[in-house]
Amino acid sequence: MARSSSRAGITDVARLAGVSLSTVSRAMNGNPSVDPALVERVRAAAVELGYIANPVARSLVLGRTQTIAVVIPDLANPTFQAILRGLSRAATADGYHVLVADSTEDLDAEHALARTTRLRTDGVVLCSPRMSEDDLGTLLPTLEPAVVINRGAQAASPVVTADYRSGLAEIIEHLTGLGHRRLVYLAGATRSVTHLARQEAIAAAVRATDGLEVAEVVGGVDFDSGTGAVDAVLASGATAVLAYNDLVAMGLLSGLAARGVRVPDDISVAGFDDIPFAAYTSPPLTTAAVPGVALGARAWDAMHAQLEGREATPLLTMTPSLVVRGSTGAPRAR
Amino acid sequence: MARSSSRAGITDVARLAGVSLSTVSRAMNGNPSVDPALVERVRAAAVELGYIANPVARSLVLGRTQTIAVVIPDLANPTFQAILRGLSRAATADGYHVLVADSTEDLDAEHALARTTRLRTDGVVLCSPRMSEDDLGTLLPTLEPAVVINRGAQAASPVVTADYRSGLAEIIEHLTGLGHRRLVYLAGATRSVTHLARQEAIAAAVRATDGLEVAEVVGGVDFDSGTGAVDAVLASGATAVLAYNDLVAMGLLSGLAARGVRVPDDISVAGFDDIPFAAYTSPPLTTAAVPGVALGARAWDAMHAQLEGREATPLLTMTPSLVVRGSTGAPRAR
DNA sequence: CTGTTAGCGCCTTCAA
DNA sequence: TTGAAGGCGCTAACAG
Repeated sequence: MARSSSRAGITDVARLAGVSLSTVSRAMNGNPSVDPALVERVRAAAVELGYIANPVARSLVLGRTQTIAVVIPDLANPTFQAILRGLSRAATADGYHVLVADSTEDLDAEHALARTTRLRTDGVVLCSPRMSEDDLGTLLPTLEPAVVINRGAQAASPVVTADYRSGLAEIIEHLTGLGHRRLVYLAGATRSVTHLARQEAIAAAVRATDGLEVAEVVGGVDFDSGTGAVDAVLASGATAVLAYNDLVAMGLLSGLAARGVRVPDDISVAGFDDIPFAAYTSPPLTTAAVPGVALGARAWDAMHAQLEGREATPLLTMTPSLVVRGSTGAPRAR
Repeated sequence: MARSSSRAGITDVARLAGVSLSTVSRAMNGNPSVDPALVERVRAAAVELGYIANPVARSLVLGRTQTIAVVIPDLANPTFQAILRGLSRAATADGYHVLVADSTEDLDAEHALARTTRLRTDGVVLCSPRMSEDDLGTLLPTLEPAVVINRGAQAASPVVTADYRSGLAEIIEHLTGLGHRRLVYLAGATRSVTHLARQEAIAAAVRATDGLEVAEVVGGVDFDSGTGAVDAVLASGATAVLAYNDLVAMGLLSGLAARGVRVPDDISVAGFDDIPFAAYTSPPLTTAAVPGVALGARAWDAMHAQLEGREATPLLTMTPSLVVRGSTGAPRAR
């Protein structure tokens, strides 16, 4: 009885077109083994009734939902926003839907969301997962197909990652090229994989560059951490700072300005990520641009390949590009 | 045969527990009419097999997916990101999932995405829909339950909106209080509903404030539009600028700095939205803070109410709050 | 080429 | 309180 007010079903179309359900199904799905005349009749009936096959019913019988899940540690993080955007647009272009899950940096939630969302999707993309290497290792096989962004190759699933090592290497090279020899690295998430990559870059640079010294100061990952690091940075006697990310760099810039320290005249500051506003700080921030949108798009490629039974590139590394702006310059002659 | 490697189904649990499918279903769903001893046996079997009811199958039979869709014009827009975040977190807290769809400012895509995503979700939230009032009017009934963010009351569905009118009114009041009498409004999306709201605020202020003049310059909605408006702003002879949004204000700030015009000494600049970086420009931006996260959370409330058959507030208006920072000050004595 | 018949995995009357 | 049976809406063998 609610029938009339409810959406038309395949049965209604079949009745109106005077054919069986199967024929409607076949016609709607472009099965070539249907008489063109019937196809036309079915199409007409479908249009008349505004019929669209129920995706949920199709999902059940076909075993696929045309939807993937993306688990993100923090929707407020500009880098993740860019990844989500690239991923979402690429998936949409291929006719897929995207379920987002914000784990709000909660390890347990991250694990739970990955498993839960997987049940109603065809695969899950873990964006910079925070869980331990062990957890990740045991979780991934249960998620298949899965794609991991920004975590070391797990072998289990394709990985798409930004090369933080080379990104920082480029920044350091830029600074040493300007004549800097005493740097300070404002470390953020020291448990993160990217932290290790940066330490490697630093170690390599120190080995390769005569007279180069890089001190390490542990701070946080946000604006306030940058502001709070001003004293430590100044005390270090460094002529240039490698901030953990752009947010930290911006906080530092702000704190330095408040102290009357001039950038880059008195000290150079480099960020990391190239978030949308890095170009608009004063001075504009020199940084390594992490291609978030591209990372997301490539992650989709890896997922899409798996969904279609093709082979996905096991490890795709994207290199951040150095963006030199006004916050870095030659050290002051002393 | 693939049975062993596949996820356990309700049948497996029933067999292991030595009961019927119905009992498993009832036990798993907390139906009180099941013998506690059996419940225990079923639970144990479920745990042993790692059984979790297939959400897709449940969706089909129950007619609900525990998922809602959010259609957003542009995932790169900080305000929408905040709304998505608030919405996502609120929905997750209530056990719902969120499907995001980025219409990339494409009117047709917006319409299509709303309809398509609705088919696999229990409702859709339209975030600042760009489509015409007419289209929106005919679309909404087909989407029910739906919630609209930042568009005039459509009566058809609950609306959650920020009061741009009062937001701008507060900014103007702040400026006139400082002594400004010649303002210029950098209009952005002139077809938008918020543009009209702002014009109302301006008209009301002009009526109420002796000697107040507000010129209007049409520009765009992004950073570059702000930079490009420098000449027009300067030519207007205004002592203060009402930028369409923070991005425009930041671009303007940047352009003015390049010209050697000092803010707020030579001219005051106010933005709108209070995006995350508004506090970090130089000088920090005075703006009206649009509560994006709260808007998203309230939109979820409205959706949740409808999903549970409760009555949702038909129109919820949130008032932006004035945030006075360094970019506004008294006009220069002349 | 088309219709009939089984399910996909689960929930829910209906009897017992 | 429990089990058997039907069906959510659709697709995919299997006959014809």
